[in-house]
Amino acid sequence: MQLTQYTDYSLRVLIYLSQKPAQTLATITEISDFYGISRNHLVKVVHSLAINGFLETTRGKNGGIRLAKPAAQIGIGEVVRSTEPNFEMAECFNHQNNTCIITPVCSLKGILSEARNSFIATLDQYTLADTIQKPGSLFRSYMQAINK
Amino acid sequence: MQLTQYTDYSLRVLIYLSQKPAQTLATITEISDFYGISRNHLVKVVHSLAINGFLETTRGKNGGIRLAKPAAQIGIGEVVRSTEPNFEMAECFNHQNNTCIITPVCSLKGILSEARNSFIATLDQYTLADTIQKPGSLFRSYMQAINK
DNA sequence: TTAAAGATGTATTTAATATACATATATATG
DNA sequence: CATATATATGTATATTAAATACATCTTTAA
Repeated sequence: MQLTQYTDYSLRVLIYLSQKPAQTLATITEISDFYGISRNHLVKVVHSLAINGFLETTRGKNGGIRLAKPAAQIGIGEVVRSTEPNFEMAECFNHQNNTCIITPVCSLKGILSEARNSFIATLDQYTLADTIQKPGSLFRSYMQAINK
Repeated sequence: MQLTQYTDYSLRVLIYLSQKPAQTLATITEISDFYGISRNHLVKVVHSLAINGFLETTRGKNGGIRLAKPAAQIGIGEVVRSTEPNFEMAECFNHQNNTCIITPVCSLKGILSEARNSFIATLDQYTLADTIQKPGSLFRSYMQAINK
């Protein structure tokens, strides 16, 4: 049971942006260089984050991206729900493909649903503002160096 | 975020066995026919369930498998923990492969861990005995037909 | 001795995900 | 208006984990 790298990268982008001085733009290249990950992959991650309203993008020269709202208003659960392609824990969650013959009398789906819901409910208790420790940190140092 | 079919099949085997009259043996072929799934795959599922102490196997003619303990003593959480190959929610859960530069100052791992733990804690509230509704059910009918 | 059961190791297939590549579109600036 | 620099978009390819198939071994009751 894992999240996709797509979700991981989505969160990393948001965390990165949350540490930039307010209103300043970052670029995808800057972020992919910072983390040492595929720029091409990040392009799609950023695009979907924008579509889902988590960040604003500006094309063209001097363009870039920034958070669409304060970090404290971006819930981790929201983000994960929008980036994970599939929360169907077992075959029986998918009406169309399900072949399990006991589905009508089996409570497993309900149990797994409840577990999945408590997973997401836990994430809903946190926002982007909870992800980075306060000043003096390594991250701040990196960011300061980069923002020069 | 999904469980593997391996885990799904493991649970199906246990559920099937929980509905057999006490002490009687089922065979892998019987179970794979019942669900209409790969016998080869089930062989490995059954083997690992046996290694993990959930069922007893008997080789040779008239052999087969049965639960190693009462259904009410087999926790769903236990089973899932033993069958899922990987509970590392993101790259930063794996010390060896992790390349995420912000790990030392990032709380995401803690948040995702907490969510994962509440997922498993929910499963720990249920046992195999909670998975099938009581008599009169479709499953009982199937099983009765098969046990003739 | 044979048939029927699980045990084990290896190879192959499949599907989802990740990555790369090519090109389009937008925009600031000289 | 031309150019440089940014995101947008679609398609193709590569990679990986998981699922499945195949072959053979071991055990045991009759």
